[in-house]
Amino acid sequence: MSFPSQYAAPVEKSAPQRDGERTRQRAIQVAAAHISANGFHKMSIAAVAVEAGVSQSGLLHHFPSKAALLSAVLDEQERSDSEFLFGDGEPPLGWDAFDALVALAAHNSTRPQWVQLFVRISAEATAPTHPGHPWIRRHYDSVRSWLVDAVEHGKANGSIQRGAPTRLIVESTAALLDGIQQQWVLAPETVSMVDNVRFHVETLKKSWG
Amino acid sequence: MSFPSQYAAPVEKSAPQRDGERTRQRAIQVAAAHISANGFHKMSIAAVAVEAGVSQSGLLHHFPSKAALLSAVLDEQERSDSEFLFGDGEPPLGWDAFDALVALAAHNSTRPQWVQLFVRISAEATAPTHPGHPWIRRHYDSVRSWLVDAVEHGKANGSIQRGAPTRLIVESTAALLDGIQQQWVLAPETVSMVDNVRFHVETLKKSWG
DNA sequence: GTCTATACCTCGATAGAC
DNA sequence: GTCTATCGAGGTATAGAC
Repeated sequence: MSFPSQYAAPVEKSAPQRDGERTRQRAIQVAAAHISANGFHKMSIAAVAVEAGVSQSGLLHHFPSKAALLSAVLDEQERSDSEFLFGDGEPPLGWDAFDALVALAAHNSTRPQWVQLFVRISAEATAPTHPGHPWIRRHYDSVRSWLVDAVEHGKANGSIQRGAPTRLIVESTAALLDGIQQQWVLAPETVSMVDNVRFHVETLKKSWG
Repeated sequence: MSFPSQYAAPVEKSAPQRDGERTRQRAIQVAAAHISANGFHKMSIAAVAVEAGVSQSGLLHHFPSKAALLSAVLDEQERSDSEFLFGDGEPPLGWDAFDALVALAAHNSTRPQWVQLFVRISAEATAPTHPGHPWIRRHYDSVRSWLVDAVEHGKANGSIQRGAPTRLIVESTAALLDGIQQQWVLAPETVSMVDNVRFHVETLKKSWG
């Protein structure tokens, strides 16, 4: 699940468009599609260049290396999800945070490519030498921070029991999100992301709410 | 999580060792290590051959293609996990099945390479063109069948409430297992697989037991 | 900012001797 | 069953003209 925030490193709004900005944006979209399909390792910048309508060198003018292209794709992903979850406001806290995850699951059900991209990268990038490794670490730290804050906040205002195990609630929720996405990518017709996330969240509420 | 059974296609015991059986086994181990580290796409049969102490052609004598080598690795993985979970007996049913998953998590905590291998493959192989795709589909079907049977059995003998949502219990459990493995691969010191799996299972028992 | 041309590498697989 | 030699394809990145 991809849902960072101000808890992560800030993402600057992309600069105003010059001439090649169109090409740049197209390349990012094409690259995202390729990574979604087969992962970063199998994506070739030659193929991306063709589909984006530029030569390979033209592409490498905008992104000096394959890794740089990946970074651009990941930043785009981060920006998009953060926008959906938080808009321009504050991140939801308490159980509202968990309800927001249910909403995100519903949103993601409408864009399989996004989910696939995240599934691919989050597995590949656990390797320390992977160019996306720093990104994925930041991502998990960000999610964890947000959810820990959410639970602490709920405990403070009484909506969550004081004795609730914060760490386990946070970790198991993140795990469920990632795992259900993987199953969904494999069999979108047989698995419902929303039902499973809601089931998990409702179970937590019943136990600790 | 890798834990198939007689629910999956049967795995024949490997044939008695000829001359090259040693080489074959060594190659499987080396290949497993490479896939664990960087995934199937980045594994090169040349590198595997060197580490296994044979030439590339020597390796390709035992495994006619890279995909065949992958199959051998996956069968080995399947055999190992199935043995741990079920031994030579019947698969556990009812809540016992879920307790067995907690035990498996504990076992897996002692062999990071196994877990990494599964994390890598289960993400890569969701792509329909991946050589491991048929395997991963069988794997999930197998797990699902087993756990569905386990819940139905529990309902029949009264240990699980009749109204419990079988599908959601099964899917969310599988999702949690996969997701927590991914987090653990990324940060083994900060995340406990056992604690999270146990937490999930205990929560299920409290809600539907 | 975009192109052509190319250097240089790694890879999977095959041919054929021993 | 293992080797050497090699083919052909595809990959990233650079050089330099326009």
